[in-house]
Amino acid sequence: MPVQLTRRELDVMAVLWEHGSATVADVKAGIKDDLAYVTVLTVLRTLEAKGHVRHVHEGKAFRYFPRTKSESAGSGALARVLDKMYRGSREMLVAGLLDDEDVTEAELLRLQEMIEQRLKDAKK
Amino acid sequence: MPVQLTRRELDVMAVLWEHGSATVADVKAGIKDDLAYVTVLTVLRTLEAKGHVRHVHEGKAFRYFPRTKSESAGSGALARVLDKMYRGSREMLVAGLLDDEDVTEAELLRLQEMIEQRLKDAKK
DNA sequence: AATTATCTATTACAAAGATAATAGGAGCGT
DNA sequence: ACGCTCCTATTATCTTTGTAATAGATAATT
Repeated sequence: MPVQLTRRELDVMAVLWEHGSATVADVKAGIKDDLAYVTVLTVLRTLEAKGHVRHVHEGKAFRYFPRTKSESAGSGALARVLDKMYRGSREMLVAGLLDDEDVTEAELLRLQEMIEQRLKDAKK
Repeated sequence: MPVQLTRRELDVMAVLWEHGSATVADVKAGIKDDLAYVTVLTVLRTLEAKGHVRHVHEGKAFRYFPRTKSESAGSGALARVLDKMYRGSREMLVAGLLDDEDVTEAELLRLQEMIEQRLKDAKK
């Protein structure tokens, strides 16, 4: 069961992931588009129904916590992009990523380091 | 205007990207789920309305061609995943990619090579 | 020319997604 | 206790997505 979020749900989850937890008002503030308070609440409720978030009482309000990890949603989304748009070629995908102009040298070096490490791990 | 495809539209585009062009029947055959012929046609028509494909006559049938490149759709989707799920951290995203068990050593080496090249290009 | 098979065009409809108005409940200040 | 304000709950509407039935067109075949 691959995690499958709609755009709006993703916007909301992104705020929760970023803050660790948030009230409805927090989420509303954290989303670019100016939605009605109840709209945000509705999205949170559907997310809760799907098991992606949970909430606790905090005064008269609710505080929401993510239950689904961003990596879970991420890997699912990545797999889809990889499969459909890059025909399974991770290299093409990475190439696309690095096409971005604002990739710094420092970042490239860290990526290099990461792959290096991965190679070592695989070795033994 | 970032390219924004629905799941089904993406399925269809994937077939077109893979084959370069395709008839409705081709697309239908190329999609895993067994959809009705007209269903596929409908999706193609909406894609055409959105400007993502065009068609030419071929006998009594139509042959469809992609107008949107897979990289365009890919970069858009990647940007979204990167932003929402990895909070803009390309490294985290790549890490997620490399988490996959079936990444071969050869692939890692090629990735290394690619980054190496990118570093050189940036240098001058 | 008539028949058949295969296409496209039109239209429909249900499900999901997105947004919000309205109503009701709880804490807080006075 | 009373009213004000901020929350959640319910319900609704509109749009998009997904899928397809049906109708009409065209080429192939007999």
